[in-house]
Formats: sequence, C-alpha cells, structure tokens
Amino acid sequence: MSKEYSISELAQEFDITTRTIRFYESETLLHPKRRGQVRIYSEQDRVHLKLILRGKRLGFSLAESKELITLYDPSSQNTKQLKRFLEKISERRHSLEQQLEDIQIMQHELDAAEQRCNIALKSL
Amino acid sequence: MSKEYSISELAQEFDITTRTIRFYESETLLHPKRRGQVRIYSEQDRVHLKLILRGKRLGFSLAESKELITLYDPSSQNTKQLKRFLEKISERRHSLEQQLEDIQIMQHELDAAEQRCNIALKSL
DNA sequence: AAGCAAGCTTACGTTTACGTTAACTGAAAA
DNA sequence: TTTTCAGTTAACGTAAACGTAAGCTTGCTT
Repeated sequence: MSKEYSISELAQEFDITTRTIRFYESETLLHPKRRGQVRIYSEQDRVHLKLILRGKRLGFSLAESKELITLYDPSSQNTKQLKRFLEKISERRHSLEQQLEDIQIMQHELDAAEQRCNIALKSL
Repeated sequence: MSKEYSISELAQEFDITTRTIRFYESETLLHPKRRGQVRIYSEQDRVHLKLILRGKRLGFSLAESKELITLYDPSSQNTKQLKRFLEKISERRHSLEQQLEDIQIMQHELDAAEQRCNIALKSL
C-alpha cells in the first residue's frame, strides 16, 4: 500500500492552509478517501495537489488545472475525448511557449534595470 | 513628437476592452494625458500597458506589475530606494526561474500525456 | 439639424480563490 | 474526567479584476 497523508501534512508540505485543500475538493479537483469523516490523501492526491499548485504559479485558473488533471488521468476515454485532449495539449503548449518568451523578455528587462540601478548607485 | 493613441486603438491592438484600460488607470498603472476629457496615450503608456499584460500572462497581480513599471522607470531615486529595487529584481528573478522550471516540467508532462493519447488512439 | 459613434463618469454586479468565524466531533493526553 | 487538539461542516466575508448598464458629452457626417 502506498503512503497516506493527513490534510495538515499536505498543508504543511506545500505551505498552504487546510481550508485551501478542502476548497480544492469542493471544486472537485481532489477526491480524498474518508476514514469516518476524516479525509485521507493518497500519493495520487498529493501529485494532483502538486499539479494544481504548479498551475497556480503559472497563472492557471483552478478550472484550467482541473482540465490538466483530467488530461493527466490515464483513464479510459473514447476517440472524440482523446482528440479534444490533444487539442487542449496543443493549446497549453502554445500558452507555455508564450510564457517562456515572456519570461525571457522579462529577464532581459530585469538585467537592464539592475544595471541602471547599479550605475546609479555608483554615481552617488 | 512621438505617436499618440486613442483608448480604442490600444484596446484593439492588445485585444482588451476600453474598460480594462480605464481600470488600469484608476489603479494608477497608467497616466494618459487628456485632451479635454479625452484620454491620449503616448508611446510610453503603450509600453506600460504591454508590461502589464505580459505580467498578467505570467500570473503577476496588478500591484506587482505596478512595481515592475516603477522599477522600470529610470527616474531619480535615492540610494535606499535603489537598493530596495535591486532586492525586488532579485525576488522577481527567483520567481521567474521557478516558473521556468515549472514550464519545463509541464512541457514534459504534456509530451507524456500526448504520447499516451496517441497510443490510446492507435489502439482503437 | 439630427443622428451616430466614440468617449466619459458613476456605480453596482460578478467571478475566482480562498479567509474567517462558529459550532460540532472524536481521539488522545494530562 | 476534563481539556486539548486536529479534524469536520456550514456559512458569510473579502480582495482582485474587471463586466455591464445608465446617462451624459463631443465630434463628425448625412
């Protein structure tokens, strides 16, 4: 049996609140098991949470992250679904490439800004 | 004299609404001139708008983009300010590097998901 | 002169992503 | 046994980022 986690373990590991984790569940992004009424998280759940948080850092909405998780799920789908998923993947790829470009531009701008600052500092 | 833009010109160019542009102004991220009560945007304003939208794509809040614009402004600052700016630059750089890593991971995941989809499609 | 498009202000509405009590439960420690 | 702690549901609150609608002005254009 794979490892199990409590809600506060995950909250600590990822530096978020338990409220946040429960909220993700209420938005059906997570589906922990229950022992009585207490939530038990599997390794899969943990991976899903990781995906959500990574998505967040990339500016994805929860709805988008939810899609990503579905897309990540190797469960059975029909041809039409799979083709839609491939389209989604392509969309995401474009978005990521745009972000990559944005990041590179920003990094250059930060370089330039830093230089200007340092020059200004030296001239004081 | 550098070029001037109307609000709808910019809205069209960047595919946003005029409401959005006015909102950015109300949040003091933009400072267009006025001809009467009509807003006139300079090339600088356009660049600032560009920065804001790039920030958005990277998941920055408007407050953060506002900082970036200030940081981008080569106006006169004292030593303390400049040092704070350098810190901010360093923070941003870390954030961008994290994002870069996230993007790369995601791209690999998309690769894998795409493969799985294609394999599943062929087996039908 | 009349109308229409583009712009303006004001203000309330909406969605997303949680924060924040409140009030309860069950297990464990003192 | 009492308290404490981690967990639970339910519900209302909130900040950010605009959307939307009303009602007004201005500058063409027909």
